[in-house]
Amino acid sequence: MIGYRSVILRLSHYRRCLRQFEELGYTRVFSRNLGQAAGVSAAQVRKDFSFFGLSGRRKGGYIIAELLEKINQILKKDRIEKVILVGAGHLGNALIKYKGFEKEGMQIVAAFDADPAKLGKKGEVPVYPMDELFRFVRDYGIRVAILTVPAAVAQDVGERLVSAGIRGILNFSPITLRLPERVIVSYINLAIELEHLLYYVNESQRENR
Amino acid sequence: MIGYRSVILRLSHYRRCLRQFEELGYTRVFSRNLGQAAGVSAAQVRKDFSFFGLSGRRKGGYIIAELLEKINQILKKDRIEKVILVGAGHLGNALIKYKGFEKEGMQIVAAFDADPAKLGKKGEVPVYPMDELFRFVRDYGIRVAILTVPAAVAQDVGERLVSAGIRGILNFSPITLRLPERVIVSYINLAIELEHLLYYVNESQRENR
DNA sequence: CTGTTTTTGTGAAATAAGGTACAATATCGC
DNA sequence: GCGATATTGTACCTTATTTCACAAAAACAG
Ligand SMILES: NC(=O)c1ccc[n+]([C@@H]2O[C@H](COP(=O)([O-])OP(=O)(O)OC[C@H]3O[C@@H](n4cnc5c(N)ncnc54)[C@H](O)[C@@H]3O)[C@@H](O)[C@H]2O)c1
Ligand SMILES: NC(=O)c1ccc[n+]([C@@H]2O[C@H](COP(=O)([O-])OP(=O)(O)OC[C@H]3O[C@@H](n4cnc5c(N)ncnc54)[C@H](O)[C@@H]3O)[C@@H](O)[C@H]2O)c1
Repeated sequence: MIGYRSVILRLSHYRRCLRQFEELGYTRVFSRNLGQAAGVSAAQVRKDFSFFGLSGRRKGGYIIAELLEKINQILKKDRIEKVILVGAGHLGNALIKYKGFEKEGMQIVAAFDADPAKLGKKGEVPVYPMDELFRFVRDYGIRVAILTVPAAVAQDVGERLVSAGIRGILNFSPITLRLPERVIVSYINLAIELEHLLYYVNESQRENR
Repeated sequence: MIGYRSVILRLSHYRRCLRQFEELGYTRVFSRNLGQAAGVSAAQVRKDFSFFGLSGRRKGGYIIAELLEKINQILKKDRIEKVILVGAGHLGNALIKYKGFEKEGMQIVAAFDADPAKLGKKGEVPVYPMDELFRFVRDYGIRVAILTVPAAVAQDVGERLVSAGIRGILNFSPITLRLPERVIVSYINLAIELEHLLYYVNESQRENR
């Protein structure tokens, strides 16, 4: 059997590109074009689709609407997923204000912060004190939280999230969380992403000398 | 030969953890502890280090200062790297305000935006009109830019960055940039990261039923 | 209707990444 | 100084992921 994790990630990228194509009025797409748009090879696209039983027509390419329907099924994007955000600071605010999540079937429905000065409405999203976290998560059946608090308190807040019932955390603070295995944590470390890019820029410049 | 890309990325993580340990007063570290802090296995740590000729002492672990020196050498972190940011909107602003980059040897020295209302100082970082981009990049020898403009103009702005001399771009807008091969582009797509996390949360819940 | 072109679907090969196990060796307690 | 113990360094194995290459099918042109 084929590896799995990486394909799933690419499906999200394909989905985004396919919707773009659809908006532009296209109804069919070739593996080569989709690959280019998503930043992968054509063979990769075909193999990924074949893995999930998505088929096109030789010489005719794939039908976008079909692909999208099947991908949405695989990724279980049948409804808007409600998530919360904890830490309504600089980064948290940017995320709260971002309109792009809803287009992708996700919505930040509330934020939480320990600082009373941060409470109130941020655009459309209410910011509640931390006390409310537990009840909110339970009442609305929230499963996923975005964590944008300072590193020093991230472990602590992470634990509170878990005890409130959160099952998945998108963590922006630059530390590794120690949480029960059942909780799924994704990390986005922007400093390291930048550092990594810098490394390859240095590298490529050394090559060309 | 061992894979390469992934090791380099992990070095950055090790570096961050080692500095944390150092701050806490430790001078030595075991592969197991470092692995735990960085979120990888102990064997992985040892293998990575051995690949770069970093050695410890059997039973005595690794000396943190030594590791850091060598890692800094490998990652060429011998000076503060100056980068610029284009698109001083919600997300751009959060990044501009972030103090954490400097601690990691990187600095956003200026931002650029097409909207006159955004110009001026954002904290310590000046925001210039787009006209100034070319000159600034040339005069200060800037090599890397963070791109936080709306998706609709990202390709366009990306091209301008390249023609100004930029060699690496950290792109937050949800599109694949078509740029000359010599330019290195890293992508951070927050919506897809969140979607991906949601997928695995769904998955794990289905398993436990 | 036939030959040509294009594009899919996939087996096989290549590459990358990660895990296991254990010998080698340093340290420690006594 | 010596046996017990802990930890590294690495050879080997397993799995995951990607690329290559090409036959098969569909579409098209004439
Ligand atoms: N801003 C960025 O661009 C950026 C870049 C990389 C990483 N990060 C990371 O993201 C996180 C947030 O960064 P930021 O710049 O938004 O910081 P920030 O200080 O602006 O925001 C942090 C927010 O968390 C709140 N908070 C503090 N303690 C809390 C607690 N115990 N419970 C709930 N809320 C609490 C604060 O009130 C504040 O509103 C940090 O971990 C930072 O390292 C941020
Ligand atoms: N805000 C988020 O949390 C978030 C999340 C995911 C992705 N993104 C992506 O990041 C990018 C920025 O998002 P944002 O929320 O900060 O948007 P924003 O609208 O707040 O900021 C965009 C900024 O770019 C500037 N700009 C527009 N056209 C420009 C041009 N041609 N040249 C230079 N500057 C120009 C605008 O004046 C504005 O200041 C978008 O591509 C968005 O899809 C943002």
